[in-house]
Amino acid sequence: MRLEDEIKQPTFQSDAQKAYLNVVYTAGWMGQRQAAAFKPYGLTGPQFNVLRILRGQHPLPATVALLIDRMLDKTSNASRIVDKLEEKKLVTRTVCPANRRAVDIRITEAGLRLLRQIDDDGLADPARAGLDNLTTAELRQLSALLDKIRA
Amino acid sequence: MRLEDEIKQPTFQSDAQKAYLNVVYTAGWMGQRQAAAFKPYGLTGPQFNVLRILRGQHPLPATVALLIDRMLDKTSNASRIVDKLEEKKLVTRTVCPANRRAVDIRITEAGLRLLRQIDDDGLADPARAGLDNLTTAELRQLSALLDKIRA
DNA sequence: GCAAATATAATGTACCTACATTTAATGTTG
DNA sequence: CAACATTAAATGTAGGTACATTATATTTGC
Repeated sequence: MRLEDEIKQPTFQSDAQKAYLNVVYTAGWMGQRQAAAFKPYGLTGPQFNVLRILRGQHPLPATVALLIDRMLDKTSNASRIVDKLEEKKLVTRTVCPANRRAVDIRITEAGLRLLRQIDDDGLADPARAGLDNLTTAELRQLSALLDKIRA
Repeated sequence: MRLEDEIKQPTFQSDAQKAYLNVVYTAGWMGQRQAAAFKPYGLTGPQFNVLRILRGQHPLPATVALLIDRMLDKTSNASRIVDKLEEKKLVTRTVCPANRRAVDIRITEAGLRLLRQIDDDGLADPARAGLDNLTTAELRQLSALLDKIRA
């Protein structure tokens, strides 16, 4: 739907203002759809993302620092997200023997199974978040424009 | 910067996956810049947005329902955002005489002054969030692509 | 007119972000 | 080697999001 209608604002101060609101609004819109998809599995979006990073490392461990490095939200609190995953037995935490300041975080078998099921059910698919409405050319154009914003 | 470098992921499963992460990441990136701009004024992003809606209504009051209707984040808790603004004397809350279930929320003189100063200082300008890196044509293209995602 | 349904906002809870501070281990340097 | 600095993670606190529940006021239907 057009942004104008979604937030009931008939006009915008500028194209920049409209594009800004549109990026923020669309990110929220997609995030909500993804969150709803993960909810039946008892996972939040950030928890799913961390779990996926850990699977990418598996069978090697990751540290909190590595998670932060790869997370979308660099300022989020990786420690506490790992707390929740540990409570659910989806990851383990052990002091790193080589550097006792660091913590080795590993995905468990249960964690791998859960991710496999989410994959099988197609719930992590970005199509779920509306991206299937764009052609490949449009998707690339969108990414290029967004990269340019942060240039 | 390219998304690949920002989140240290050399490749993506698909263009859709990349575009999805890019929208979410860029929204966070812009939001953080806006938050930093408002911070010296003691406002958060959502507080600023609510205040701006109230200025748009001024001198008429708004209800909580109206705020939700116009907010980017429909599920956010408008009541509690108004709480914070009320503590800072930037808005007032009075029971609506015509419908005692509703609450009339109005921006105060102090609130109007604060917004005027933020405007004067150019801090609400989306250029601050990197949108000045795009041409007018690109801004419109971006908005059109985002609208299409939510079609 | 009164009971039930609905509307409107506030409150409770779990999780998240943002950012400052703390704790502990390791490095560095005089 | 001892004092200091740095690194890695955890913790504290304020504010926000998502969603369920509650408290009142109003509307509706019998």
